[in-house]
Amino acid sequence: MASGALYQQVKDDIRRRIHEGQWQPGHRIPSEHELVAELGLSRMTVHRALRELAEQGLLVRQAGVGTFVAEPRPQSGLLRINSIAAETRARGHEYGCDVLRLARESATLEVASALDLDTGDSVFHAVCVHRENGVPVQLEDRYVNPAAAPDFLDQDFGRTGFSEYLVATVPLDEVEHVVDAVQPTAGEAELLAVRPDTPCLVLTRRTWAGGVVVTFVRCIHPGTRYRLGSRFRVNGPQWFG
Amino acid sequence: MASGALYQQVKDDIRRRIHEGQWQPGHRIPSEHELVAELGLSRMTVHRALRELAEQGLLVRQAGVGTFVAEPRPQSGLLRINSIAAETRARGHEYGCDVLRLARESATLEVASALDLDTGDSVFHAVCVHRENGVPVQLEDRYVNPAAAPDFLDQDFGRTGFSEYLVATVPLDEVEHVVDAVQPTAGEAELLAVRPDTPCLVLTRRTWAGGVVVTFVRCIHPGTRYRLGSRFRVNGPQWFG
DNA sequence: AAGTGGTCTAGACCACCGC
DNA sequence: CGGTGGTCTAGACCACTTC
Repeated sequence: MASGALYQQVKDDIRRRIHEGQWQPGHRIPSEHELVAELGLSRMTVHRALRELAEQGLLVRQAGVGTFVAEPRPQSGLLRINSIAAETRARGHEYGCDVLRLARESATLEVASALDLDTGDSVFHAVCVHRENGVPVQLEDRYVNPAAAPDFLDQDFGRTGFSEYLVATVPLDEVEHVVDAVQPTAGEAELLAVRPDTPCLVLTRRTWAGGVVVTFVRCIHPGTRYRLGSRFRVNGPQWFG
Repeated sequence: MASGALYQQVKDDIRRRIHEGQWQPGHRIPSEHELVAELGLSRMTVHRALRELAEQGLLVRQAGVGTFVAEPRPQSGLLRINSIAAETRARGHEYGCDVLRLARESATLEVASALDLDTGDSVFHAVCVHRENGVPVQLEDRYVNPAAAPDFLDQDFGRTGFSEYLVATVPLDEVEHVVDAVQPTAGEAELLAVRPDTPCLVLTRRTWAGGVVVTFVRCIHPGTRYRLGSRFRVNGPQWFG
């Protein structure tokens, strides 16, 4: 399949089964012994695959008991890709989304550069306003690499967002986040229904899958209605200076 | 020594040698074969230790060449605690810091709550403006838990920042970041030498060590002169959404 | 007692690099 | 060519949980 390494293939295989829903969160997956028999590999190889998936948090292992698919973890904001729809509903509020644009375009220099394509290449462009109880909380301006999600334009984005579709469809490898504080343009201020001098938080994200840029999205939030957060464990010894 | 696992002991040993400066960045460390002979372990065990340290970024390995101590890594923004002084100097610019306050105070409700103390408890309060080539780039307003860093007030913060001191002194376990976009107060705008309508990025951070909150700090950056970024690998594709 | 994961060993083959 | 790291195997012992 992918990379020659056998443990890597085992990891990919297990990830795929979980991603496809064949193994749900909480499900107990076969033991190392069973996987050894099933796959015809040595136990060290299978063990390494499972250990690394557990380190990543995809699996939970307990000696003497078994290996289980982990529950989705509560992480927020800067370290994951949030579903603004789910967040809104989790607060018990009404979620709304106005799709303002959904079309194929030719990549400008900026977009081509961000998606690692050539100027003029065909890209998908999607714009929408997310609302919480009717109040705009995010203006999302997204470009999608057609090679990564060819059916993007054919989706019904009435209830599910652009992000949710991509996350569910493309197995992401890597994420880049950049955060800025800006004043909205006149057009942005109007769409967000805020005064033009309202400070806004801009989260710019790029995602990768298999070395290819999947999407490039700029999310503008009124600073007064949104914030980003994260909490994480410190990995290593402080290199931090 | 520490944890029973041999590969863990090897990791700790190598980390220690690097931390003590015995092996400097760029130094080539002994090969797996040599470490096997020196430590009397199997190659798999030594290999695992080296592989994990390389994954963590402490070592750089190249097949056919050797294993080297990594250079301090350029990571930025949301996933680590930055040294604004080091960043500034790395850009070849002059770094400056004006300490505006450094004193013991009684915790207000907000501060006590953030530090998990009681109102009125004694806390350290430190404020400074960071400058790049003389231009203010960050206003830092920090509270420190005396229990975590009792000698904080006695430090000479002429060249080293508050953050650098804490990071070097207290072994951090956990970090919380929250990002907002705000308009600065009149006083903040003056200290940052920006117009009062300049959108600003606020990074609020709390850190923990051994279950105790070490510090609570609010860093205000003019949005026009600063941004935060991070790039990270995705753990489990499935959960997002 | 049987099954689980955690670790460790002593070999092995390979691709790659530098000489 | 010899040295390096990357991987893999087929065993092994252990601590632990569950029955």
